[in-house]
Amino acid sequence: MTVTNDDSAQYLIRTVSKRSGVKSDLVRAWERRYQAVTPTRTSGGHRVYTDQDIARLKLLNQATSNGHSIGQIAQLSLDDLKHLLKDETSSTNQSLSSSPISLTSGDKRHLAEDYSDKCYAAVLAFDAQLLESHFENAIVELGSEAFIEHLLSPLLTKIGERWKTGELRPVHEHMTSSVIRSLTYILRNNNPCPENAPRMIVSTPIGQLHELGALLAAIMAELCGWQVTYLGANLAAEEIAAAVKYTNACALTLSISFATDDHVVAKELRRLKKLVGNHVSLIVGGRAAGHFQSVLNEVGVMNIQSYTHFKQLLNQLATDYKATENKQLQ
Amino acid sequence: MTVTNDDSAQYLIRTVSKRSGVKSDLVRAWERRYQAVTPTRTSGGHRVYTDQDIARLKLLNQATSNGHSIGQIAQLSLDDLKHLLKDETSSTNQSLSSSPISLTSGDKRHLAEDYSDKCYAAVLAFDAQLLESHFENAIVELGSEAFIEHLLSPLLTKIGERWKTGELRPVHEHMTSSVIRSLTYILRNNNPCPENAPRMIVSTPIGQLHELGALLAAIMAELCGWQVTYLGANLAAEEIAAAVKYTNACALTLSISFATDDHVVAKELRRLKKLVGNHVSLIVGGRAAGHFQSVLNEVGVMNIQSYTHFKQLLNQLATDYKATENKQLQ
DNA sequence: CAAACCTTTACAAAACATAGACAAAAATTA
DNA sequence: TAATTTTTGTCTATGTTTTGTAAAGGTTTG
Repeated sequence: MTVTNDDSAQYLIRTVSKRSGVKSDLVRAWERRYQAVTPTRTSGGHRVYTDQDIARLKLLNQATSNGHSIGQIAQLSLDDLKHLLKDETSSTNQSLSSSPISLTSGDKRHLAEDYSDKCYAAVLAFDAQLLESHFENAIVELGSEAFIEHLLSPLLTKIGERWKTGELRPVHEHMTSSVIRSLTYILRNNNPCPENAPRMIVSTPIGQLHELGALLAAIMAELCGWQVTYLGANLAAEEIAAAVKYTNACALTLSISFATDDHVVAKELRRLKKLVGNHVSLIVGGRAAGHFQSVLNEVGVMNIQSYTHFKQLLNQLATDYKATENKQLQ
Repeated sequence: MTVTNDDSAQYLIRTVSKRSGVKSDLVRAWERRYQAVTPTRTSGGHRVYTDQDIARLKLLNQATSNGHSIGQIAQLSLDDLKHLLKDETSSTNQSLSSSPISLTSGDKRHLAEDYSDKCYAAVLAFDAQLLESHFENAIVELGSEAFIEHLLSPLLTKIGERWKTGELRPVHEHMTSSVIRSLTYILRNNNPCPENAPRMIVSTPIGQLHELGALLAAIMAELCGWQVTYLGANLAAEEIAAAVKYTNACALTLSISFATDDHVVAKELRRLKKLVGNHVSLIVGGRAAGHFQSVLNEVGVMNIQSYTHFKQLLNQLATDYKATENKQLQ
């Protein structure tokens, strides 16, 4: 994979506009007024852009929709822009006292484990306030990505296990879901998603009352640049399909964390497939997804194997989506 | 520890207002009169703020709503402000009771209606992003209290009605719940709740899947100075009772918005009463609460009649609670 | 030659700015 | 307690800046 800052990749303004989501006229206006990008020219005078220019315009577009004024940020470097969008999380939080020094991934993992223990203790003690406070601090210290990967994901797994052994009750899970749900606001601020981002619906099918897995999936997808509509738990196939239709989503993620012996889940999955058709990617994850393997195969859904697997899946689908979208536009 | 990074993060006043919860006019007034913040300017004279300015305004906003006079605290450092709020565990809950806002009440109501229409349109169009954006703006413009009373409360009623007529589907309600849930973070932020606040559990009994009412109750109680643990919908009596026990809550609010003919709700209510005993106030509200009137009477629960009724109830219970607590301490 | 691009100029809506006024709330004084 | 001053949030009026969009008319490209 070569990052081309050379002449090899050259685009005209129309392409740039489509890919970045900024209208042609506006691209020119931004150049004229703020020198936001400085494309080279053909001999005839047409603007010629590089991949970096596109990336730049994309970021600028995100940043403006996040509340920054274009005049103020147009001349920032690519790194500064990335930094700007990435740090939006920690800055919306009150505790500014923690230093933004970047930790190594090892440190982060250790720190995350530390937090994980504290958070689990708060869950066990049924202390919602304390739990939220730990989460807030962890997000600031770890950054949203590490927060998800090294803290939230393992924590939810642990909660699931302890729930099975009886150390935790359903109500613990409800409380935790509630706290995490209110945190999505901070997490989302990190990634203001552009207009043309691929859309996804996240929910759980009828009979599946546990929403922690779905919540995690939703947050992850948002951080990967998806525009997610989260619907909560326990929805009928028709309802979920309606949401897919309303939002024009190209992917649908379901979490199945409880193995039932009735045929509800299987039936719902089959109905869903029929309702949403083939152009919508069906993704299923969760502790008990394996229990329904045969149906999953039959219906043709993608089964999430792990944290990283889901992330890959998300990125893969996003690029696929963009490719087909570009094709349609041309 | 001073954080001096992010000269790059620059916002105009509208964004600052949205993030901090302080109206634009007031931001300027605070600057003019007390130099509470000292933004740089664009060449054209527009104010440009940093993330720290936003954090500062957020804190100042909290502190003023806690009873401090802006003139006295405007020039304190960030750390001092944090310290101030941290020690503020004994703030009296003046939030809902002391400000009847008679002067702009008409205007606010009008504004709220305006927003309400926009929000309902967003719900109908199934546009979660737009809905959230309207909510955010409304919170800044109306303030939390009017937001709840004149916007959220009637909006939820309307959604309930339209749901019955079939104009809206269950999935609309789920989406709306999800958006509102993530907003609780902002709403709560404006009203930090004291340590010794009375505690409350909010949920819905088994079979009651609609959580909008419960959500509204939870938000209201938080604004009234309660420390609320929200559990979401559809929980068994044992689970709810466990939460009450864990948190040592002195009140329990349930929302019942769907009239069923089976005896589940009645059974659950009886069991709950038995489980939590007499020292916990049982409060029930929601569209369909009247349908179970006989059980409510039998078990001895308080039935929410209206928005203002619930508010009175909350304040009454809070003062009662404080009285008995003081007695015990003496 | 048509489609796409260029530049320049203009326009309008939204957002900001300043200055000053006003009234409710809070503090102070009589 | 009543009258006063101060504080503080809000609003109005009027002008400017920012910013997205569009029109007009010429040029390049395939």
